[in-house]
Amino acid sequence: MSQPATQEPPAPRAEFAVSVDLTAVVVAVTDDQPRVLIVRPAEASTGGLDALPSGPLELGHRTLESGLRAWVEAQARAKLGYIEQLYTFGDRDRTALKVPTGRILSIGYLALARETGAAAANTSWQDWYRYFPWEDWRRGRPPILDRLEPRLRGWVAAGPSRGEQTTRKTRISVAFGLDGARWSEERVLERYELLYEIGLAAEAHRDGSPTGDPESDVPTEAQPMTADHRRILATGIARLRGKIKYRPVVFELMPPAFTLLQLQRTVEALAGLRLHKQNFRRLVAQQGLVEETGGMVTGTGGRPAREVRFRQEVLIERPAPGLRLPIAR
Amino acid sequence: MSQPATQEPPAPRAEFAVSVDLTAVVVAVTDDQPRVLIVRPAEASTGGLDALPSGPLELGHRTLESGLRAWVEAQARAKLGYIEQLYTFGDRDRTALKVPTGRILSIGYLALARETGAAAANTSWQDWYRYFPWEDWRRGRPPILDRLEPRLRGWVAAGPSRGEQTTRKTRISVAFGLDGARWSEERVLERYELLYEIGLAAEAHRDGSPTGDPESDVPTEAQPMTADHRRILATGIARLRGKIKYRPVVFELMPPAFTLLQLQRTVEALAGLRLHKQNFRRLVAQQGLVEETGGMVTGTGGRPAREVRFRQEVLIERPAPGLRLPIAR
DNA sequence: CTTTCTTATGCTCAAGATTAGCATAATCAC
DNA sequence: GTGATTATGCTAATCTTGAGCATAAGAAAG
Repeated sequence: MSQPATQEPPAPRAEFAVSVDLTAVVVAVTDDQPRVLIVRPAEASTGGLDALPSGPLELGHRTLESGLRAWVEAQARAKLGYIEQLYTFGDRDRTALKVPTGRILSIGYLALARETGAAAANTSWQDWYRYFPWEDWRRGRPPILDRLEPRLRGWVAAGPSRGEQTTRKTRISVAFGLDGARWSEERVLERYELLYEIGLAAEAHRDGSPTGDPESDVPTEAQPMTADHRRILATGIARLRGKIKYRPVVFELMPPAFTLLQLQRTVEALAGLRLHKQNFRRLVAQQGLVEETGGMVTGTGGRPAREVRFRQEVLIERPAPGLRLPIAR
Repeated sequence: MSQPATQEPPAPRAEFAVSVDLTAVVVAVTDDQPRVLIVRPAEASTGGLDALPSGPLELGHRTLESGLRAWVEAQARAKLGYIEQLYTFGDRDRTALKVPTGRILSIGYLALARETGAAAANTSWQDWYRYFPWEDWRRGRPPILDRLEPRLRGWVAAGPSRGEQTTRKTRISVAFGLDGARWSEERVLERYELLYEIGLAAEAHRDGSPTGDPESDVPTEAQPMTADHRRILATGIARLRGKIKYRPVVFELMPPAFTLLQLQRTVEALAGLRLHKQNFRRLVAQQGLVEETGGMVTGTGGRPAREVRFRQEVLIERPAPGLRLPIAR
């Protein structure tokens, strides 16, 4: 196993520089579009690439979460609601910035917010499908997949052995819903990691990936991000898509009162799928997730809708109150 | 974004020592008992308390996971199978070891293994319910809950305001399945955190918790652990209990061939619940999780059982192959 | 070798939850 | 008003689940 040359176990540890970045995927849904808070400094530090709000962990931060909150609220001038830790990334070679004598860890967080009018200077809200265009199936199978699929198949065929080819085939089928497998909206990270591995994510070339062909990228279609931020974003989307099914987190993204269609559109925006309207409503109703405010909302382009609000009591009543996805096929 | 120490702003960060510990919850199930790999050095470093295997992140570790693997395999002389990251803990005040000029992060991992005959010196496998006796409902409601419940109620009553009392009451009901709420086997961490907060976990006093009464602990019944290890273990148990429902991870804990009852007992050990036998078998069968090896196992104390093995193909066929828990009531 | 215990398996019934639609009610844009 | 659009109510057919009954096949005790 690896030991620093100087060490005698179990004792004095070899110190080297570790810096810890707290990085946030801040999500809001506006106009039926899922959006992430993006910091785009013109600085060289990100190579002009889009970045997630982040900042170093400091001594003054009592908890990791409070540190994150401080950074994001300073950068975005927005108050965060729900926050959860996603994952800690620390691969030595997965960022352009190689530090031979130290190490960078990024602790990723997911935060849910409601988009307020004015984002702070040099921050903006961006549609998250800008970074993952293959993830939006709301208007059917995304066309970009037609361009990706042959590349994936090429990678399968390029496998060094029969066995490896089979493994690769299974991987792309499961991840991208090919060869009869069903598209699974939660496999966001798996898909991104696969594209990175194959060399179809711009970041892989920047990091000096051995595989893939730099020119044959899909950069103009899918926006890359700085450092490992796109990976963190993928993790956040995946987590959120999973979580809405068994925790009432969507309501953190809704205004205090809303209609069932608005709720459905928000869920659809997050999941990247169309849902069956009547079944969605029945689900919401029978789970007791909402209660009527008594108001009606007109101007929806049709019959006026009942206005509802989140019903706090479900939290006590149900072990896993969430929105199963009655997918419209 | 992260910057190496030598680089100039945009934000010259206050440098301070961060050391990163990789800590593993290594789980095996033997004799229908869920067990964790424990390191118990007689050293002062842990105050003689039980500890999870862990070690500092080092420069030589290419990825966090490979670093963890190296440490655990060195300490336990055991090969790890499945590994997943759990959570990164970094609260400044949640450990006895206060470092005024620095900070300790623990990155917790869950690993699944099969217990091999000989554990390495000063490591051992311990029943995880030793640390969480209230989590084992296989023989009915654990008696320790009768002693805990009045303490929980006392904490509710001690709330400073009506509102706070209501909040507290909801919290204990949901977490511990009181007042009509159902016991949820996944809320392991929530329960531990609550006990810590109330001052019913020995670690809270060690860390200098403001609440609670040191003598009135339950230390002889529930074993504490060093640093934040019990918190990490709780996180691991919770994650595993959730994961078996939608990923075929239990099979990592089973021998290559086994009977359905063995499988059921393993799941029960993990979940801390008794399951309905016939329904459990129907579930396993209809999901296509196992296939017959052709062999029969006699000597089970009854009719011989068919021997089965895990069926790899489910991974491709089903989006979420796992063992829903048909609880026996 | 018979009885009794224990585990393995097959099956069934009823209650609930889901899938996929049909049909009708209100507004909105012209 | 007409047609388009959205809101809601309802239903039939399937599936899934929770709870058990009943039978089969070894093991242990006598």
